[in-house]
Amino acid sequence: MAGVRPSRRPTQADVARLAGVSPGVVSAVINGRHDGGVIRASAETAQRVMDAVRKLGYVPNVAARNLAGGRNNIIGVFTYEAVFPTDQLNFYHGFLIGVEEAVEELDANLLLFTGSRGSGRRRSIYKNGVNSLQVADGAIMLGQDEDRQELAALVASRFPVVYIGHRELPAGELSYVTADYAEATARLVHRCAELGHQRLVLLRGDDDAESVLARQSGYFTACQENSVIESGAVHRVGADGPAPELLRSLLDQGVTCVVTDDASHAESVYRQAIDSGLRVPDDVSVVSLGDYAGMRPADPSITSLLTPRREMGAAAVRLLAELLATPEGGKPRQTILACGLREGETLAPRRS
Amino acid sequence: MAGVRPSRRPTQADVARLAGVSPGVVSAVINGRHDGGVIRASAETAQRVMDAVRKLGYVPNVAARNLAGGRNNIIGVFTYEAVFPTDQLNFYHGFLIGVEEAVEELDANLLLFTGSRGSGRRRSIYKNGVNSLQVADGAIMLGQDEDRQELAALVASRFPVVYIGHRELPAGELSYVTADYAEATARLVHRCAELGHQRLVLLRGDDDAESVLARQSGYFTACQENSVIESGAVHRVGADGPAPELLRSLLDQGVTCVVTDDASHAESVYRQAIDSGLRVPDDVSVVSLGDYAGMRPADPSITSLLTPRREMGAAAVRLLAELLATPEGGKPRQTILACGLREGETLAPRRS
DNA sequence: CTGAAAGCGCTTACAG
DNA sequence: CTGAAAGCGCTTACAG
Repeated sequence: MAGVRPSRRPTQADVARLAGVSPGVVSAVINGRHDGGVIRASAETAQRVMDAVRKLGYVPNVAARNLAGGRNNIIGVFTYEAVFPTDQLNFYHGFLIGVEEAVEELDANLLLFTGSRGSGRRRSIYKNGVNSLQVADGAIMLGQDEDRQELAALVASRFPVVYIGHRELPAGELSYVTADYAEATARLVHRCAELGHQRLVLLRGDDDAESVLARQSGYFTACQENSVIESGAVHRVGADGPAPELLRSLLDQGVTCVVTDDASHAESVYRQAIDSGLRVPDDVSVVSLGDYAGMRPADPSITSLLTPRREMGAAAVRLLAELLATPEGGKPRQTILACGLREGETLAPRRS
Repeated sequence: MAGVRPSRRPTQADVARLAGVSPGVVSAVINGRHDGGVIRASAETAQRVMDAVRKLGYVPNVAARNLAGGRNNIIGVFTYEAVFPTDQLNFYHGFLIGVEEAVEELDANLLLFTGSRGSGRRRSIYKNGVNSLQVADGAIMLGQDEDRQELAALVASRFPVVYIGHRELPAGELSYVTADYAEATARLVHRCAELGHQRLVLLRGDDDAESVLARQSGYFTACQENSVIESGAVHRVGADGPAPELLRSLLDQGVTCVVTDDASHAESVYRQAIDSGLRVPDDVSVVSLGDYAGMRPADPSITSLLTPRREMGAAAVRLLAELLATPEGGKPRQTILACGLREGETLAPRRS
């Protein structure tokens, strides 16, 4: 028989029919928009509608709702690698905790772009030249080894994106969330000075990432400002890490506190010290400006910056929500959070 | 000016216009349905369409596609709690590694239903009466404390779902993936017998979950089959865990090997043994049928079943993919994987 | 305060 | 092989 589809789900139209009102009224009542602002239905009408909803077991269709509303309620998260295989050692994990939290707060869903792998192992935003992120309303991006070309194209397309981490693009501005690494670095350097360290050296890698530059600038500023500090040098470290005899030569130059940009470099230096029969921090202090999530408890707890990962993740989502709430996406924005210090066991007063 | 909306997302209509074809053709080409079965467009036409797609940066609208009955290549994952805050101790983690892997294999995206929290702390499928899962093509569900009412409603709605873990519903059949706990339990019991243990006891909680029953049945079967075993009793343990003097009383009854259903109970028993001045496994063996991801390395490594979490996660996704490939979703299916044993340090030959 | 209608962007029969 | 049209189930102006 035509028109008979026994087991289909009830729709708003069915509810409307049963309640004896028009579909628009049902929509208003269901969404609680029948009393405020644009007043709609009387209390009794609303009651009748709700009764019909219950009687029919009506459940709104999310797809239809999204389509009509122009929103999918989906926040995308793009990472360059898989997110789950990852334990605490993982770079992404801390950020994602905050992201999930904040997305949950927004009552939205989280889309992980697992399907964005082109030919290679690595994921990429543009698949066949098409921005695959667009299935979401907007996206959070994270990853250390990003493709700036892709990022620039993304920004040009006006798709709402927030990067976790400071990223400057040659053309076009990107919204991002970062921590104030320069300030925290300066704070740590002043602390070193207070403990009597007069000769510091900063060991930094070859990478010129924004966060590296920020820390370096904080280091320079603090070294210049602080009258205790006689010398605040910078030493570049290659991809292989600190050379075997580096520490010894630094000590010969009177350095009493080694500052590294990278946590693993701090560990190397620490090991060099131990291997040379030196004690850390009694004989030499070692601090790190980079903190990585994966510092195993067994390691010496290195005094370092403490990146507020969870907060950054949550802030990124909130920033994205603001962008989405602004018609036309508005101008790119940035959020800068305070960066903490981790009280470790590798910084002590200079041996007199 | 009317009709001028500069930065809106391109639609299929835009693509059609640029390619000089009708919208239906665009749909067919995009979904790869233009050559098989109901033949649609010539190769050149298809090419023209794809060029237009690329040129415009067209990406299908999830909601519209969903509403019209299409597929979005989105696999949902529903968990009852947040997935990220979780380290390896987490129940979900191992499964999710496999899920992500398999979804990536399918070139699909992964949607985490973070937006499904009703009033309480706990997430629910039908939030405020809305089935939020719908935005995905189908969903994987995991969680130990599920709401069977919701599950039944979900199954009744014919939404494609695969549960990770065996779940029987009073009405309607559910697709799920599980491990063969009964078989692995029997294997472990036989091993105990080989080592000379004649009197075993199974400590089980008050929970009657399917997996608990499966293990218990494997235990009974093996105890009966194996002629070495004189007695294979079962002892129920309350929510507080094994009573303080339980172990001693069991030993008095001649038990030489304690089998627990729950890994934490195994730990309790282990501790009771140590506290009583007994050695494990020299004086008494302790094995567990439940394995939890979070066994810390410092703990005694308890001999136990080893749930193939990663494999189960991946198998669930593959099963879901099969369901999605079958018209009308087909009948519910189940996958049962082999369950492993973890070689721990708490099982040894019976002291003679 | 309420109803009828258009439109969101797709897919899928159905004619040509 | 291709095009025009209906329909998926909502929301939201717009008339009454």
